[in-house]
Parts: sequence; structure tokens; C-alpha cells
Amino acid sequence: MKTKAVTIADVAKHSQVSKSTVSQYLNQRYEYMGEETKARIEEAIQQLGYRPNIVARSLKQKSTTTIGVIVANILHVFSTQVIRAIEDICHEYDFHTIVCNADDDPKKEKKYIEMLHAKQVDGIIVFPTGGNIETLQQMQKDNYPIVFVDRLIPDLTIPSVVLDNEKASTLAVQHFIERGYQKISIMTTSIIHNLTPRRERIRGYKQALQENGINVNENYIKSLELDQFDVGIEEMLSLQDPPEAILAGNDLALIEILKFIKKNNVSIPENIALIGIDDVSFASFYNPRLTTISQPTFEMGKKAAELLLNKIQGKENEDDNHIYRFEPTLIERDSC
Amino acid sequence: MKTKAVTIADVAKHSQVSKSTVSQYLNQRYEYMGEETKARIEEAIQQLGYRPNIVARSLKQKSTTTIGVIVANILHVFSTQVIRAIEDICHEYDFHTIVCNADDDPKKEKKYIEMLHAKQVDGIIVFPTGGNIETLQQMQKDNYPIVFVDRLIPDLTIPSVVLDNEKASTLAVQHFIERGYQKISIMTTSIIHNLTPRRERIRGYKQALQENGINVNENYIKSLELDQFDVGIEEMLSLQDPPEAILAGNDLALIEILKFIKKNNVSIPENIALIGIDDVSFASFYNPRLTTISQPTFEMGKKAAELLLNKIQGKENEDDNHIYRFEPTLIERDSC
DNA sequence: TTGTATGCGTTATCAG
DNA sequence: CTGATAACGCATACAA
Repeated sequence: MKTKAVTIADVAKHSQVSKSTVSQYLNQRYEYMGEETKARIEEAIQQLGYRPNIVARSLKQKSTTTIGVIVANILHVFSTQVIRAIEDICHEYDFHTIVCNADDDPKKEKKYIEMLHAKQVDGIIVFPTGGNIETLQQMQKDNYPIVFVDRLIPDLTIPSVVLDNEKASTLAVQHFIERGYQKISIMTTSIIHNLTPRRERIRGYKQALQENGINVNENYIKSLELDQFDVGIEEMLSLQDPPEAILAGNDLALIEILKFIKKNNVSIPENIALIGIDDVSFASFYNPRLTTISQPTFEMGKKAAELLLNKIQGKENEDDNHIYRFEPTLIERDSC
Repeated sequence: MKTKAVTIADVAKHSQVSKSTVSQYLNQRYEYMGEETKARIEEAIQQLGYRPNIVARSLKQKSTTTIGVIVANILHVFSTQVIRAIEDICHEYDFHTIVCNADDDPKKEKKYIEMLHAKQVDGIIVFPTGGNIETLQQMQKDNYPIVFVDRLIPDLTIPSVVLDNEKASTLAVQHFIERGYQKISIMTTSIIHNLTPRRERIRGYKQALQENGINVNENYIKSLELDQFDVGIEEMLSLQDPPEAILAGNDLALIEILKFIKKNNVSIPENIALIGIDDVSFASFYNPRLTTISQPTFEMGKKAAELLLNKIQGKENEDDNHIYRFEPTLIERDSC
């Protein structure tokens, strides 16, 4: 329904020069251009309200200065914070960002991968669901720039920006133990997809326990869908020997736990101590203030964007090691 | 750095037909096409791993099946929720979404408007900063599809999806009064840009007070930058006649208030009652649970997307009234 | 039923 | 210093 359509040709006509000259002008190649010509072109551009058509340019130059971001599940704070960082960096480089939410569904993920590829985005950052390995592998072979965030896919040597997840759990468990807690639980969202962060967090949890001479109690380890948390916690707390502390594997898990606690009038940390992985907005002013393990989300997003942008611009990074691990930090507050 | 570049021409060669035939096949126009031809084309596509180039198609068809969303400030929950709804709807219609954060800066907003336009997105949804009226006006004249969300710009008759802001405040004030509070404050983020929601919320607040025979106390009305909240609240509470209830004008304001309250050991609702406009994630399990005024964010995002998509597809909506106001709801919990 | 020719708006090459 | 002309990959009348 748009009415206008002023092109480079119109500008050319209006300013009595050829299209090529206008193009040169537009691309700042006016080294050998007459002052008067420049002025005429500029005037025509103003008068006609000319705007270059980036689609045409993209077709010609085979670059859209746009990247795609496919996030497994946008409901996590982690995702939104990393995305924000990616957008910031891209903005600095004059790149645009199309973000897609795969909703933890490999099918959706695949659709988006192909869509973005077809749209000729210059590269993609993926928070992988764990599926679509072949597709991704093929794209890698075709030299299509890809960077992973949050999750590793063992079979692929694609640059990946992740947290040191084992350390995250270790920090938490260590802190619990220092504060005198021995019966420690870990609760995380469903593990069906067998994703690295969840696995690594549980592994780190177990190791830390063992290193402190505490036996792992499998009853204290819960991986549940969000709507199962209620019964899961209930179950655990009804054990003859219930846990005294819970490590929430991510923000969504933490929220479910807090809901349960609120509903059942449990008190923190008297009845149950709590540490959550991920920075939730309300940690610092919740009652009580929540001890958390924080991820350097901005740094991670920045790294991912830079890796991708470098790849796109042909500045290959020395990829001896394609895994970039970031350090979590414990922020001590009042819930443990 | 990509290696591949298989085009429609390659497929045509490989399957011994012309480009047009392949094109027809791709666009499902195989009514009059020989079975055998179809098979050959399909095979060639598979073998070569052909992927249509959407950029080329967009250039030809003058449609990118992409829309832009420019949000004034992405830090508000309201924004993120509305964006999510917009993306959902667009996804249904097979449209893509590029979202840009203007950061409450009209300059940035302008840059994005022009960028998106140049990128030939089929339309834009804007949470306007209040600047760039001329630019927007010009685009409207050029029949470029635009929809506003959250904020109205009085001079422009562009379809706008907004909350009934006066009613939001009215609901809150009414509730305070029913619960026996008379000294009621409203705190909102800076009003320098003179934006409609903030103005309307304050107006609604004043009206509700007056309708209940309560005098408006200008000392109880604060519009501050986020980092000024501390001193602002302090100031108010040191009045000889301090307020007993605060209405937080949006989520960010609410958070600042809660931070202050936490730091100063004020208790809710004993010392001060609280209602917040916007649904914050933690309202239902904060201690105490927070009474809020909720906006139908999903509905609003959906409406905005549909208005835009309709416009893009030429299905003009009957625009007798171009303002779509949505109803807020009070969710009663324990902070008042 | 399929092929040919042309154009979408830009950039790049190479003469002039 | 400037201007033809040919791509880029696809879609679409119009022919055949």
C-alpha cells in the first residue's frame, strides 16, 4: 500500500547524472567527484526524499548486516539478558538482530534455522535445544557462521559460550556447607532433553558433596516440569529425613520453589535455606534477600556477538579451543 | 565466507527445465505441471540442497514479510510481554520481527525508524518516545503501515493500542480508600517527555481523590528518575503528614520503592500500603503478596500486531476510532 | 505444459 | 571525473 518508490534512477535523472555517479556519492566514494555534482545530487536526494533500498543492496552485496538469534526458551532471565547484550553489540557494529523463540521445541528451532538462512542473515547465534544436529553440522560445513550460547553440543565443534556450570553448583554447595547445612537438595527443570547445563549442574553438585564427605541422596535430586514442582517439593519435605537446603537450578525453578514456600508458610532460611542460580530481579529486595549464583550474562552475550561478528567479517578467531567458559559468582544475601 | 550459492538456475539446469518452471514449482503453481517434471525438480532441489533466496524474492515482490518493533524502553515488563505477544501473532502469519530498543531516546528512535524503513520492513509497531512527530507524520502520509502501542501522540491519527490509564489509577485509589487509606501518594518515573500514560495516570489519580472528597496534596505526587526515588520517598515520609499508601506508576517505580522499603525496614502494609501498576513476576509470592493493577498485555500485543498485519495486507480496518483502549484489572493481594 | 525476456534497485567493472 | 552495462536471484507476462 505504499505510494512512494523513489529510486536511485530518479535521483540520477533529477540531478542530471548517471545512476553510477549517484551510487558513488552514496557510498562516500567522492574523491574524484566535482563539488558541483555532489551538490546537485545532494539536493535531488533531499527534494525527492530518497532512501536507499537495503534489500536491493543486500542482494547485490550478499550481506544483510543482520544476524539471527534463536533462543531455546525466552522465558529465562538468562536468555533475555544475553539477548540484550547481543543486541547492544550488534547495534555498535550497525547490525540488526532478528530473535526467534524456539520454545524448547526442536521442530520450531529447525524451522527458524532454515527461515533465517533463507533470509540470508549473515550468521546465527543459537541457544540450542539439542536437536537438529545434522542441520547445524551441514551449515557448519558450508562455512555458515554459527555460535552457540548456554549449551554445548558435544558432537559439534562450533564456538560456544557457556557458564562453568559445575562451578556454579560447587559454589552453592560449598556455601551451604559452610553455613552448616548438610542435607542439601538440588531442583531443576526437566532434564528430558539431556542438556548440558542441567547435567553439569547436577554433576557439580554431586562432586561438591562428595568432596566434603557427604553422601549423595538421590531423593534430594529433582528434575521436574514446572507444574510438577509443587508435588515434588511436598514429596521431598515429607521424607523422614527431609533436606534443609535447596539449590534452585535456574530462575524458573526458583520461582516455583518460592511459590510453594509462600503457599505453605515455610520460612527462609529457618525451615529451609535457599540459593538460586541466575540473577532474578527481586533477589536484592525479596524478604528475605535471596542468595544467588550470578552468571556474567552481559559478558557472555558480548562474547557471543563478537565471535559471530568476527567470523562474519572473516577475522577468524584462533579456534584452538572453541569453548568459552565464564565464571559464576556467589552473591551472599540472607536466604542462606 | 559462505561456500554455497546454489540458485534457481542451478536447479533448472540440473533438472533440465527452465528457471520459470522451477519458480512455479516453488510457488505451488503446479496445476498444469507434468508429474515427471515435478519429480525431477524435487530431486534436483534435494540433491543440490537448494534454498530459495528470500532477499531476491523480497526485492521482486516488494515485501519482506518482516515487521519492525521499536520499543521506547525495553526494561519494562510491559514492553517485553507485549513484544512476546506480537512475535507470537507474527509467527502465526509467517512474519518475522525485528525489535529495536530506543532507550527512551528520540534520536535513537529516529535512526531505527529510518533503518527499518530502508530495510523495507512491511510496517512498524512503535512504542513512541514522543519525538519524531514529523517523520512519523510523513510516513503516515506515504501510507506506510504504522501502529502505536502504549502511548498516544495527540497530533497523529495513527491506530493506537493503549491502556485506560485513568481507570488504572482510579481502581487503585478506590481500593486504597475502601481499605481506609486517605493519605495516598503516586510515584512515577520521570515525566520530562510528557508522555500520555504517566500524565493520564496522574490525572486519574487526582480525579479519583476528588470524587471521594479528598484534597489533592501536591507533596504526594512524585515524578522522578529512578535514581532519585530514594531521596524522593525519604522526603515524603518525613513530611509532618506523610502518606500512608503509595501507588507505584509502573514496575520500575515499584521496584525502587520496594528497595527503599527493604533497606529501611518499613513494613507493608502496616507502615505503608502499596499498589503497583503492571504485573511483576514476583507479585504473587513476595512477602507480603503485592496488590497490582494488571494490564492485558497479551491482548494488547495481539491487537497491535493484527492491526498492523491487516493494514499491510490491505484489509483496512474501519478506523472511525483509531484508539483502542484496554481495561486494567485490580488483583487484590496483601499489600493493601 | 514449459520457455523467454524483462525488471526489481543496487553496486561493480571498465571505458571514456 | 563520469557513464554504460552487466550482474545479484527471483518472479511474471507473454510466447510457444
